[in-house]
Amino acid sequence: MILGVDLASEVPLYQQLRDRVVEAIASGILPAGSSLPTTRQLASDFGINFHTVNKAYDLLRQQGLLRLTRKTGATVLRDAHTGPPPPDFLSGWRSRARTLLAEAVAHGVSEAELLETCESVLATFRAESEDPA
Amino acid sequence: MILGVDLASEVPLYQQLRDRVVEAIASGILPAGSSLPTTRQLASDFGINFHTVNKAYDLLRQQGLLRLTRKTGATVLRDAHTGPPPPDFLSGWRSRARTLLAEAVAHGVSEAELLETCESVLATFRAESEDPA
DNA sequence: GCGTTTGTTCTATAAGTTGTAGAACAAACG
DNA sequence: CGTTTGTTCTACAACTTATAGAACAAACGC
Repeated sequence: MILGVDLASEVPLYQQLRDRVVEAIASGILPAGSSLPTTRQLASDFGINFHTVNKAYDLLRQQGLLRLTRKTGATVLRDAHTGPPPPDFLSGWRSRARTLLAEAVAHGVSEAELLETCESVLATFRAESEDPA
Repeated sequence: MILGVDLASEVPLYQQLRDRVVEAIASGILPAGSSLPTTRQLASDFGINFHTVNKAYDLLRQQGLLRLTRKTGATVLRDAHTGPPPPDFLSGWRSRARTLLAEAVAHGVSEAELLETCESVLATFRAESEDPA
């Protein structure tokens, strides 16, 4: 695992963990079927409490991304190639994207530069999941 | 003002207020130079405490979007046409966008649909600022 | 079966955030 | 001068965050 958390950040630890896992799934580093460390294992790796890891895993389970199994740790349930998103996912995502995009527009970022930035981020995800099958 | 807040939301009130103002600036509803209600006025409109509004205005000032003046309320300092963003804005924005985009990719949203969604959101901003000058 | 590990579920505690509340003060305006 | 407003302070209840310990059932290796 190459996940990293910032203890000094204002972002809660469990949310940082959730974000890193989501990014790893999007990048193809954690494809569907792959497994993550157990809560106690990951907690000791980072030197944090295992309840904090448990909370992050629980969020990921609620989002349908993880299945938690005893003894084995956690298993990634879906990735970019598994299938279409759940029914109400896109509407909620769109409103969050609206807030984030508005912030950039209000600060004077041009639409072209915005879309370019998004595309370049998506390219970094694509670069990791190059499977020459 | 056509701003709206959801008292039942899990998102803090002051952050909702901030988000609505940012979106209004991006939409052209609040162009640079326009003014917002005083903290006490806006608070009584929503039936909330004026300290909460003060916190939202303070965040917007820290981001360089608002100037707070006594007696006059608040003035919008910049909008989409004011000029380029502050130096370190884009790098911070990009990492937040990365997390949001990863969530969509991990849930199976295609890149094409993602970019389409972003473009359609940007179009809603553009539609409001149609000034036939 | 037996022991160990793990997810899960409780309680508890300390620190920080959120929202409300009231008081006080200096600046701005008519 | 009097009023309004931003600003700053203290204070409080409710909630969140992170840690901590205890206990239990399910899963696995031996």
